[in-house]
Amino acid sequence: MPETKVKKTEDFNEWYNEIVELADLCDKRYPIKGMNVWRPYGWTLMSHIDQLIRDEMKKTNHQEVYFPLLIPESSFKKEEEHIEGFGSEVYWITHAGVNKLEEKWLLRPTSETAMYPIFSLWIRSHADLPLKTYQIVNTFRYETKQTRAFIRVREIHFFEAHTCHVNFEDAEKQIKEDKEIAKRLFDKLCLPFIFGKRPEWDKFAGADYTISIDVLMPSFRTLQLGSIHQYRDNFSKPYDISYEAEGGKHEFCHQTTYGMSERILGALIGIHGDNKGLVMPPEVAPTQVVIIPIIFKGKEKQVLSACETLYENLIKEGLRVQVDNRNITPGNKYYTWELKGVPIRVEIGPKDVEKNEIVVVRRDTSQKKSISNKLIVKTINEELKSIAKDLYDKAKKILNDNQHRVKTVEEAKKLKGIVELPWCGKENCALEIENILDGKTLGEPIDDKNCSHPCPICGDKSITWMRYAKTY
RNA sequence: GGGCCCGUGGGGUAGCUUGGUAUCCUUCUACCUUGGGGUGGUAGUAACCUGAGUUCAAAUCUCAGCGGGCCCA
Repeated sequence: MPETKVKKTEDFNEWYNEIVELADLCDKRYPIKGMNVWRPYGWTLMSHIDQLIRDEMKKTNHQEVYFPLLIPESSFKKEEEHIEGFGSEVYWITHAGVNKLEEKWLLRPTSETAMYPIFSLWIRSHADLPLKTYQIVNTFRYETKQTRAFIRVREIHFFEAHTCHVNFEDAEKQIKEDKEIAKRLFDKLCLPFIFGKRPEWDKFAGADYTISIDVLMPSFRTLQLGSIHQYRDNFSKPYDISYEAEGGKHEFCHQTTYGMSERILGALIGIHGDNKGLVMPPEVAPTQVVIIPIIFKGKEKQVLSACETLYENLIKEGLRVQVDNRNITPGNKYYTWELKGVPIRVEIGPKDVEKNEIVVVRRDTSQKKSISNKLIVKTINEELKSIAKDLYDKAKKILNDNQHRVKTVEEAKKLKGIVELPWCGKENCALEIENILDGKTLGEPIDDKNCSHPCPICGDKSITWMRYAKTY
């Protein structure tokens, strides 16, 4: 059984590096650090993820927009914390041709400062609210740390929703909706995750508070897949995003944002993949069913026509199907499609044609069975559902098994994954725990956070549980 | 931010210590053969990261840059 050279459980990081190139997701040979080429298979996968996001946006009445890549320095500099947060990692444009620009421009690291001067023009009255927009664009951050395909990059494939509301309460409703979106989306991707409220010192630059969406990778490090921010009027004041309320008074908007990136793909690779390659959830798999004709001399016609018939029937069901007609041996084809994570493989050979049967093989379990022609469409639909459920359950178990709630640092030190410890609310205590555990503060749970135990560092009364983990 | 390792056909490598003709596997192209887990064969394409230095001569030695990987803050 051929497998990756590096085993997932032995050296996850190496395995990940190997798999992203083997499976044709990206080409890391582009000569700028952290800027990889999206290859067709990887890009198709990402488009499918984007499509799920677009579906959610449509369902929740967000409208897609596209703002320019370049932001003038003056727009960028209006909100102080934001500049502090991103200042050290923006790319500047200083020249056009041979001439130096009068005002520098920057490549968006995120689009608040591009959008908000325009939002200020768009929004005049309460009738213009809520304004719910989003865009899926590339953003740029000059990463100095180690880059890693899809996980830490300099050109980010970024989804960002930006909303404006009449007041704080309405913005809070948006955040509630955002959380529901996350649940539905990550369910389809078979990715169990946790919400956490980021600590004050680690929230988004300019936000009032930040909710993060984290998953646990097989390396026992967490990977942040998304963040939801409550801005209150922190941006609307410097950017003058105000409206005329019903009584005629002028008020500042309250804003929220929601961000996600290709890290979702990184999580899919890492969490579902195995030593044979990717395992893609049916919802996003570029090919959901691959049909492999088993050809013998003299019987090509019957086999190929059976494949064609099945192909037509599955296409009618709305499935993404492909017949692999390449002139190579069947085993060779199996390896290809296993590497690419196609959920279901179907084999049709002369024996099957004779018996009016078809062989169906699951990617996740390698389980193989013969199905009569009559039941094939039904069976495949059921198997796809079952694969999705099993992928989720398997990942959920790993998350549960590696999420611990303990009272002392000593206990926490022995554990892998995510640990929750009582926290008194003081930054220093959390930072000390970070030091001892050699991890990062993830944030506090957003529910089930009551904690009656004392802070393990200073002994003061705790206000919540606080999560720690090694992170990407 | 600090430290360590690495860069040879598309991918993986040998060669570097002791400077002189670049090895093997795989992929790829063509043809034949085979076909229920990488069929076998024949022929072919294809490489020393960039720049500077040392030298009669550099993949090999020196320096710098760019790129990649790992570990620690």
